[in-house]
Amino acid sequence: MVRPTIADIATRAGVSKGAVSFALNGRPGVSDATRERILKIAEQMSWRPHSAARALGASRVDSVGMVIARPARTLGVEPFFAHLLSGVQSGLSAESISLQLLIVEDTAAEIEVYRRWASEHRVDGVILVDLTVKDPRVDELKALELPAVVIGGRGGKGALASVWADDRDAMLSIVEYLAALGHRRIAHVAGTPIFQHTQRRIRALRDAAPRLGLLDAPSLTTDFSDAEGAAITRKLLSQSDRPTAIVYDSDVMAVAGLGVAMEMGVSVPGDLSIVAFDDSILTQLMHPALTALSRDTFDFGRQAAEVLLETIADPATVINRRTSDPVLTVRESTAPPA
Amino acid sequence: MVRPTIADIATRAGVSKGAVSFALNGRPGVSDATRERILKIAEQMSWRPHSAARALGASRVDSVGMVIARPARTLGVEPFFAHLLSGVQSGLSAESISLQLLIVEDTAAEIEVYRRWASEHRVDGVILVDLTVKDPRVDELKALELPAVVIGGRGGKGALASVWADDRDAMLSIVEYLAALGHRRIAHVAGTPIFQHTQRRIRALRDAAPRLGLLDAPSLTTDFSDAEGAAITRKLLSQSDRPTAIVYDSDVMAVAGLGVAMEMGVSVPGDLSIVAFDDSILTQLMHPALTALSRDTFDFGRQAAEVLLETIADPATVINRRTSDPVLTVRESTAPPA
DNA sequence: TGGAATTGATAAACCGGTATAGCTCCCGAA
DNA sequence: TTCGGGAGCTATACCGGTTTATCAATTCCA
Repeated sequence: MVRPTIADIATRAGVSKGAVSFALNGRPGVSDATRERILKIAEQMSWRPHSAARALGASRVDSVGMVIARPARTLGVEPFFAHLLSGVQSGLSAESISLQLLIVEDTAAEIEVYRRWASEHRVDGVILVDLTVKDPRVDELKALELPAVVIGGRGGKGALASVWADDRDAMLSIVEYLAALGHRRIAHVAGTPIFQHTQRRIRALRDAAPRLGLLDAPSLTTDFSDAEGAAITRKLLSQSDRPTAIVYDSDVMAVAGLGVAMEMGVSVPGDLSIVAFDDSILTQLMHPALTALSRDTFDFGRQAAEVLLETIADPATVINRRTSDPVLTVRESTAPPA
Repeated sequence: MVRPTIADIATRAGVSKGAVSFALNGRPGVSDATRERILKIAEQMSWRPHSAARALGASRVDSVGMVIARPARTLGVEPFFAHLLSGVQSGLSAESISLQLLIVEDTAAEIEVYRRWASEHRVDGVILVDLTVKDPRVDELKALELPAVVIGGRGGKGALASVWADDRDAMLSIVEYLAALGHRRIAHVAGTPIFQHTQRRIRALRDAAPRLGLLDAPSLTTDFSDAEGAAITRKLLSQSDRPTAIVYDSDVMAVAGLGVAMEMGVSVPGDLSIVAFDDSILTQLMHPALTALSRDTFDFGRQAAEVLLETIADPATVINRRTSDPVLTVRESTAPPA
């Protein structure tokens, strides 16, 4: 049995194609009785719209895209993307819009993908992650007139729509907690400085340091890898006036740091408190389990999808939506300093 | 500047739409000179095919789909999917075919997605993962006449195309290594028995046990979660004749098991050897680092993409391709028994 | 040298929907 | 009685490609 088209339905119902189209899309132009009849026949023949045909007439393809520009090996360890994806999809599924996912090596390749998608009409809009300082993707997407929403980090004035969490507040909640425990030497093992969120976290710590009476609060940047996380930790713990607490920008680095501490005979949380700026099953698998900042990543994705759909519907208004604040989940890796 | 269509190119070149189509698709019907001229103009106008229009005429959409039916929280910890995805994409990108990814809760939802995709012509084919015993998806896909390739596990006779690694050999390489070290009490913390690969691993161990002179080689099934992995480990290590080596079906469970061992004062690898049936950064972050079975997941995905494209091109011939064998990466968690 | 085969191109149909102009019928108001 | 207008529907153009039937001009071969 071949797939039925609206022409088949029209024949069966004894009406024109146009009438069927009106009925199926709930637009005026047919009587309620006829509409009812057509819908019933469509149901019986299990008709489904042909996505390409629909995309050709109207100019929407009911599909959005997401490109992640990271080498594959650093992906995946983080549940972040899996949760984000699920969230995005739950936001899209309501409208039965599909998602195209692409993992590429770098930003240049990512921009290439946007160009292709735009010119081939493959997506109605895209979701951006990992916004960097002076991100070239923003201008490119504006030039392509491709609706987009940025996850994490306001785009700035006249920029793209966005969904963001307050990194500044998040960092404050961590260091204020550590300061309240009595820590005065806090180090921050940060990610790459090209990411806007890294910058915001670094600035937040620097600004808060004097107020909290911190003696020392260095932020050391890395490439987010476990290797660099471990190396920096080794350096920090070798200093004569070593920190009593370290904040890591990712859970993987925090775990690597914990390993270094154990290897150097530094007890956690006795001699050193550890906080991860991102939560996952990883932090819970450790002994001691790591205190971590938990974000509702699923909801993050869901809201991004919603904002994107609104942006596609009305490209003129730029939405900047702030999501729920992350909360600090205290586990076993933090305690007052010795 | 609006996007150019082949009609625009035709006008500029002073030929018909048909001629342009022939030229752009490298089919006979135009002279080399004309073809050259048309291609140059298309290049100048930076023409790209409108994917929907192409999909409507021909019956291919240059897009394949992949549905992962797992609750989001158990996803993502494993680099497995990230690597697999990258591999699939590298296999697809050569033909510039795009990938639709969907994460759903269960198999029922997954089948729903296949039905929708098939009826809406959204994909040319799909890639299946996590094949279960008597998997309902196989029959469904055959009924929908949707080309598909199964990753991991031959589909059996008259079934779908597949790309698979030899789980049996892999399990053997692990237990033979452990037996050679002198272990005679080996336990296997397996995944869910509904997965075919779980079954194959269990059987491989059971069959090999007598030959290797193993005193005891129980396989205990779990739901792949860290919680159950930990619980089973606790039980195993509490026995009077506890195993001297444990093989875990996933890296997450192996890490959880390592945590339990440390918590119970069982030294690894002194009193207990641990092997993970899957490698990732997780196993390397641990102290001791875990001995694990490494598979070339990227290549796995790449080959799956290739096989799928061949299946789409010629649905009649069913390909069953065996990939490279996994290798055992020995690290610090295995040693001769005390 | 004449008819057949080949080459290079065109015009038009087609894919499955959406959008729109227009037609018919009926009701109500001037 | 006529005209206006809306409801309900049809016919048709259109979206941007692919494909097929057709045709003229040229080449080939007996």
